[in-house]
Amino acid sequence: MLPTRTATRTGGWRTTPTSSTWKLAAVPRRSARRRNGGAAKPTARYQAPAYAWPSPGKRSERKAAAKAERARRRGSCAGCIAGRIGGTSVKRVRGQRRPVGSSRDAGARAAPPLPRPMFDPVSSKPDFIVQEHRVLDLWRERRAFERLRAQNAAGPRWSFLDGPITANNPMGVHHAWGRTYKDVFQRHRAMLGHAQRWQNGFDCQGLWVEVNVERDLGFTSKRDIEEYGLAAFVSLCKQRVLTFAARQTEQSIRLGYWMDWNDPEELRRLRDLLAADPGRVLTLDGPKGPVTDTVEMLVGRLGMPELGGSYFTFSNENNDLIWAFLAECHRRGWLYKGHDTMPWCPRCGTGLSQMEMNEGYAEREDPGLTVRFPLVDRPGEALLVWTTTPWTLAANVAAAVGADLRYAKVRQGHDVFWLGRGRLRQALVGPFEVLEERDGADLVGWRYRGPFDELPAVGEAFARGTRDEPDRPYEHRVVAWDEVGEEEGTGIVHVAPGCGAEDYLLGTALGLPAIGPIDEDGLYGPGFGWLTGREAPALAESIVDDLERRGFFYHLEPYTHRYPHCWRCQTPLLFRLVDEWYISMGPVYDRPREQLTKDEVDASLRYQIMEVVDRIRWIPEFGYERELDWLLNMRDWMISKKRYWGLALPIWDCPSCGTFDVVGGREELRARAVEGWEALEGHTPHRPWVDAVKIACPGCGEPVARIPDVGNPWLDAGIVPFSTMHYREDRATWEQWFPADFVTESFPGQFRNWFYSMLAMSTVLRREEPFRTIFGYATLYGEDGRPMHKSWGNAIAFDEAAERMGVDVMRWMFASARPEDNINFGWHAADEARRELLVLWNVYAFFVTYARLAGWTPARGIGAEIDGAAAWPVLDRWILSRAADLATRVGERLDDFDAIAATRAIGTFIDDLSTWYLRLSRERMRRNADDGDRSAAFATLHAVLVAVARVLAPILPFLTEAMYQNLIVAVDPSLPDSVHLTRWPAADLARHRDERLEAAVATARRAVELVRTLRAQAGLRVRQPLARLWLALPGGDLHELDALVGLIAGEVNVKAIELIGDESALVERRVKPLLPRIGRKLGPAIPAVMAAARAGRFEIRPDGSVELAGVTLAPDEVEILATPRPGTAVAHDEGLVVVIDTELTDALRAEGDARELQRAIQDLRRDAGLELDDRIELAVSLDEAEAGRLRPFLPALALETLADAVAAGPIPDGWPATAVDLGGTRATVALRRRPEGRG
RNA sequence: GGGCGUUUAGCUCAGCUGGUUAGAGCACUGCCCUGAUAAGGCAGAGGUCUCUGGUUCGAGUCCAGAAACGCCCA
Repeated sequence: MLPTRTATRTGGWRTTPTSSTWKLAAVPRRSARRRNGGAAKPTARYQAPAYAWPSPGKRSERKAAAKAERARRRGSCAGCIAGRIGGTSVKRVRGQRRPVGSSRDAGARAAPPLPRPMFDPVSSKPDFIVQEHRVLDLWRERRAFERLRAQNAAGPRWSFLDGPITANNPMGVHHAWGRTYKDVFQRHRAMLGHAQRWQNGFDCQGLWVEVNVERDLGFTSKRDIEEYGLAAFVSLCKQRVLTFAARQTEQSIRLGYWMDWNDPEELRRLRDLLAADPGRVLTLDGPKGPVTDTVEMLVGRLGMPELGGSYFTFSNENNDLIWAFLAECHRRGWLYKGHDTMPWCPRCGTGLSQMEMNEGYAEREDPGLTVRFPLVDRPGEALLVWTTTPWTLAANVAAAVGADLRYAKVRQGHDVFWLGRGRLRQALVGPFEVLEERDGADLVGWRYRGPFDELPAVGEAFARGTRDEPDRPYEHRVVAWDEVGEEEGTGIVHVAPGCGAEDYLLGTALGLPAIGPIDEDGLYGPGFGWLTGREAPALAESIVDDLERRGFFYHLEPYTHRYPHCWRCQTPLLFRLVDEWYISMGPVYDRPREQLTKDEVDASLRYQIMEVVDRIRWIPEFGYERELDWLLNMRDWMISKKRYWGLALPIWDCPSCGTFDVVGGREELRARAVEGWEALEGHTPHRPWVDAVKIACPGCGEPVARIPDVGNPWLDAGIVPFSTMHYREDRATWEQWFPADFVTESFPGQFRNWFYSMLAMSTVLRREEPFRTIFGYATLYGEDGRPMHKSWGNAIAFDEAAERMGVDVMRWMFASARPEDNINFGWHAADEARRELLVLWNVYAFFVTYARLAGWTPARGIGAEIDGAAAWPVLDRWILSRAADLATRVGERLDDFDAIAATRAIGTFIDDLSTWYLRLSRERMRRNADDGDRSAAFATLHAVLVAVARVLAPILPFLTEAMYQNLIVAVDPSLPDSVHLTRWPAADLARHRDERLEAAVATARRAVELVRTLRAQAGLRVRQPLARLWLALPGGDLHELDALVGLIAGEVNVKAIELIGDESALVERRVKPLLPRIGRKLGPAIPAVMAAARAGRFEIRPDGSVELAGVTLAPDEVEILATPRPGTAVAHDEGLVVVIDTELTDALRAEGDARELQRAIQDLRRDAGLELDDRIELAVSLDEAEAGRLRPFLPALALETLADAVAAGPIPDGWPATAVDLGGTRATVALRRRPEGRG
């Protein structure tokens, strides 16, 4: 196996500090924590990292200065770096850590060295990007992926099959979307213990690569390639593939995509060796031992079991299996040679794909030529026909009319013409007289004389007759075509099936002969008289002259239109009739599928594929319909391409007797070769080597050469369910992994490409589904909703996105996008996603900050720490229950390939955690808290954060790894040292689930919201305590009532809560009929019932049933709710009613004012740059009366603000001070940090 | 022209098998909370749920038709 290694960083947007200081919590790591700043500082563009983990964030100068000041005082790690900012290199080992929450005095009492390891500090302003690079380093150092793979090797198999990415350019952000899904679902499966193949794929062969190599060489035509030499050209194609495979590998690794990657350096080395000496013999280390072969053949064996790593569709095995597939098609009689017209560039000498043609439309002026076609059976009369391509007239076969259009016979002088009635004024020159009108249908079948009937090529083509009448020579005639319109020309269309795509379809439909006048270079072929050997498009003028001389000319005027041009050389394209090779899809029957007989299905590949499609789960579901629709409508599969780099089609076509044969593999070819085998020996099965091999024609025995065509690249991708699972060389392995459980790609395009080719090939070879579930997603656009274009300024390169927004942020955006909708991708969307993740990070940062201050670490490992949670406060049990629910739900959603629902559940959970659990639990984790209670809070939050990290790990592998390293690895070396080596946490957490509690907390939260609303309306801020709150509960009760009422009281700052029943004077009873229950039963009576309920016209019976509007509803068909009595200042929602006592006593006011002071002091502390546990001296200046009122609260105030001394009176000079408005009077507070060593 | 999808607040999108008062995030305005602090909360404003018709006691939701946009096919 090629040694797997992560990429070095790429991209030049910012220089990431290589940070030799930075070390993750390496397992024996006691001292790593105490960095003393001996290491090199990052570049000056970076703000000093405040902490080792996570990364540095930007902060204001004021804060940096404050931090530097503190650091100087304490010689902390942060100080070392900050000290350097100040120009001084401070190297001081940080002093003994003080137990937090204790003052220095307390610390002096007992400051034993703490035996346990401690969490690393965490910045609340992380630099996710630097952090991601560090995690990449960590994974590489610890061989995390290899260990995961080994850990699961014996697990149940889960087979993911990667759709090959074209290795022709750097990866784009749109690829990152799909790769995020691939990685998320694979990682989730890994956490369930599944063994997987972990094989990425590269699509290597085809025109995409050729075109770029041509461009690099400055080539403009196929002739250039042939002069350059096919062998050298093909080698360059392989080299380009290796270049970009290496590049995309690096980018994928950067994305966090875990696969069995090749070492990118190794791929580049192979590329260079291939360029230098493909025949050199080399030995590579494979997973099962060394592999020795020539460089060329080693490249051809990439991805095979002996070498491992990504699969490459140019591999020998891939090509060989396609040969076997094509031979099987031939054995069943489905492979045939047909014709097609294709867009052709005469200058480049090459055909273009539809896509390429679409790229090259441009305005162009052509001759708009009107010609007359004399009617054979109506002497003196002629059709008028219009064309912009005079050179195609030599290939004219028919004239088409619209059957439903009206046509007119007109006289001009001695001439009589037929043309569309709607085109008379535009098409005719000079005065005319209408003689007669007819429907187009009447003209059909009329014979006419063509303009070049005397040419031998035309005669020969016509002599062979039509499909329906092969024995009678064909004559030009009028046909009906519903494509004919009256927008331009004469309403009669010149039809040349050998010169146009639509014409060809019409000609095929009608069985008309086709004349292909031009060769590869755009020159007329033999049999075209004076035209032969001349360049077709340049002949317009001569042809017009010729037609004029022979009486076919009517009128000429320039015509400007949009016409396809070659995107390489801007030459106008021609349409050329060419031989192509096809796989027959079989007949389309004119009946529904369920009515078909077995024989009919057996005779039609398309219906067999449909049966396979039936057995596949399509996500989204409409994919199923689309694929069936495509299969029903698709024409035969054209598999040939007139190019150089790609699958060599294994077709040997005998020019002497017309027999062709298909060779099913390299070994068969070796056996059948009659000459030229030595040219292929030692080479991959590509041109030009394979072209030399001849076999004996099975028809006449003559030596026959291979057709020069290469294969459609979708053959290459379609065979991978077989080639990459070792269908031929190791059938037992194949049976273990086939069919794939899961494939995913972008939907647009793939129904007719990869999905289709896999389905077709698997149906032919096995008549089995190649994959069980297929997950499709839409298209990625720029932020403005338009396709990304560099010139539009909305394009974002992958590397730029990775290094500026971070890949976790990107992955979060992709995972939370609706797969069936297009994504508008951009910086603003990234900011939003980042903010969402920042909330989680802030919770984590809060936890670490306070756990460090408290000296708390999980003493008993991860699960055991919360064993006793059943006895803990209600909030702890609630968030643990929510976490248990989260793990289960996210697991279910990921299992169902529903990443978006998983992200929604996670988003809701983060919100619950941050705005409810943490908000209400903060006090418990601060100083002065009861030890047991505080430990419960820390243990809970720790367990929940670890659970979230594990649940989020498949989606955000970096951020969760950072959290896990600190939360677990830093403090417990006995546990897995990567979050990605842990198992899915649902089972661990299940016992903490308590649904009743969750419902009760939801009610309590709603109550708090209602109180906040009331306070806002009454102008009473939350800092002002209130005496009382009246509360009516739905159903009159609440699970865990006492605890939750206590929480509500604390959260909304009221002294007492009184529960009221629905008999209270503050509320009245309402009835809410439960519509889903009574709807069906009552039907038309409902409006009256609802009106009565709304108006309060009802009677509640003793048994709980309710009568209203003449109807009796059972107790379980209604809810009885309390609602406010009109006129009361209350808030309510679904039976929950809150009323606040707005009356303030002096004592309440004083307490509120004291809290106002406290607030001001805390702000001062922060502005002064004090640490959380710095003690202060405090001065308060306020008038006598106020002082008296507030005095009782001052001790508590001092406690909260860590003030050792409170001085009333004037403010000392030089202390930071602030004024506080206390409802009329003003107070001033000032403080200074208490000098060390005193007190 | 045919098939499929989408259409809900200024923007991006939720809205389960129909249930009467349509939600979230962002942006905007005001307020609040706060040693999570470039974070957080509450409130306000903002909607003919693209349109038309139908089924139903009741339709954003089901049915039919239309329009616009997107993808695919022709």
